[in-house]
Amino acid sequence: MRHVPPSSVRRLSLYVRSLEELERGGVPTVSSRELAEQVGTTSAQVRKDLSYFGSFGVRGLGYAVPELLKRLRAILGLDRAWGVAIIGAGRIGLALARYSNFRKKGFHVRAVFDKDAAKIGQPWGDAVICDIAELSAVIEEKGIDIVILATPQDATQAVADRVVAAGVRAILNFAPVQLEVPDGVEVNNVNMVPELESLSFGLLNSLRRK
Amino acid sequence: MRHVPPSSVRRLSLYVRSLEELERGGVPTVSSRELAEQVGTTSAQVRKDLSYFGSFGVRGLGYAVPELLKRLRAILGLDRAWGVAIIGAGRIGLALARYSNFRKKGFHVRAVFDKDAAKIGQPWGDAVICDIAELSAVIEEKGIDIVILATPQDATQAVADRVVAAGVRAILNFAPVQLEVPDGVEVNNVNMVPELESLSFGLLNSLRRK
DNA sequence: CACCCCTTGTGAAAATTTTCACTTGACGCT
DNA sequence: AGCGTCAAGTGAAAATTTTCACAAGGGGTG
Repeated sequence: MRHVPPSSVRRLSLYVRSLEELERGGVPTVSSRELAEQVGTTSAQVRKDLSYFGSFGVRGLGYAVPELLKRLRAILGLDRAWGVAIIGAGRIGLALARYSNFRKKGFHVRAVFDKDAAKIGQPWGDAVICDIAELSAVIEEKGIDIVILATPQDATQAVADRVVAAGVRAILNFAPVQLEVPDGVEVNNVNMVPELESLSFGLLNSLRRK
Repeated sequence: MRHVPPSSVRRLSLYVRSLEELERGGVPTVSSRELAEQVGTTSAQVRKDLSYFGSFGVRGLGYAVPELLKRLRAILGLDRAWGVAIIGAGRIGLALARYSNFRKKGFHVRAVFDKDAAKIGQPWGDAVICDIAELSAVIEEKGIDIVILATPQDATQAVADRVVAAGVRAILNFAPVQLEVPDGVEVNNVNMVPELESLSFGLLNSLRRK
């Protein structure tokens, strides 16, 4: 497998989403064109993305939906369960803890951490809100592979350091900070503010053009 | 102003965030190298991003923090107030409605919509949860520029259609669907699942390499 | 004022990602 | 079986984005 552009990997997720819908609808096969339409890209892009991982289709016919879905799930690691911990039991953290799409894809939220004594011990879904002091013990014990950071801005780097020290190598960061992590640890950021600001930038410019 | 890469625009947001911090700390000037460090990019990238909009720096010295901040805010449209509505008063919608970083940047959440009768009429921050039936009237009345969609997956396209019909031309979409909108309407997606899945992809591959 | 140290701004080069266009092969129909 | 249609797979080309590297200046110092 040669080098795969990160944007391709993200699109694979979108293909999975579409294929799940098609499978529910009992659609047996799908063409790159149809799939492209669903996720808002081009058929060439779909074929190229898939080609990084092999050939899954049948010429003249398209892709068998259940088959392709199975393959993509395996590629993305969705055919296994991942242990997830959420740090920060504020509004965003708790909303994420309950976000059902995660569990459906095999991401099991096994722990929610906070440092607020009032919250600690409260049950939350399957888990209980844990004291962040017990971070590394719980990470070990529950088999946490991925940590979601939903902490206040200024606490985030320190928490990330502890998470990394506990051996976690994948972080999904919702806090508006650029994390500093050692090599071998992957951080993906979910930045709401830049997305919003790029919209206001666009609005401003379309006004200006008139 | 020639064509600006979308990724540059998003980085401008990050620069603003860093500059705000520097300004709070009373730092008078900053070099492209320092700014780059803070947001996790390179000095050349910073200078190139800024160069799309003019020259704001002083050779040999760097950028005056308050000055650059002012300029970037103007570019991104952060020196004015934008009317924002959130549709969907579920956990994510409500978490966003309270997310203070939006307001700080001039994004004023003036309305929250839901279709659940039990929620309608409840006060939420400055606003009240409105019936989604009144969508277009409220959008008009409150001067809504940007709509944030935090609706259930299968309702989202229909809601988006109504939002567009009401004249809104900027949408921030949290629902896991690819929206179909006419030209002239900008949609930015916040996709948590693909970000998470790209982490599991990465973990899987680093395991495989060992 | 001349010199030196810095750092910007920017064309050009490199790298990356997307699109094109064509070859290959499968299926179904006559 | 032969033929026409359709769509995957894929090198090559195009477009986009990032990086490089250097000329152009500002500011402080002696």
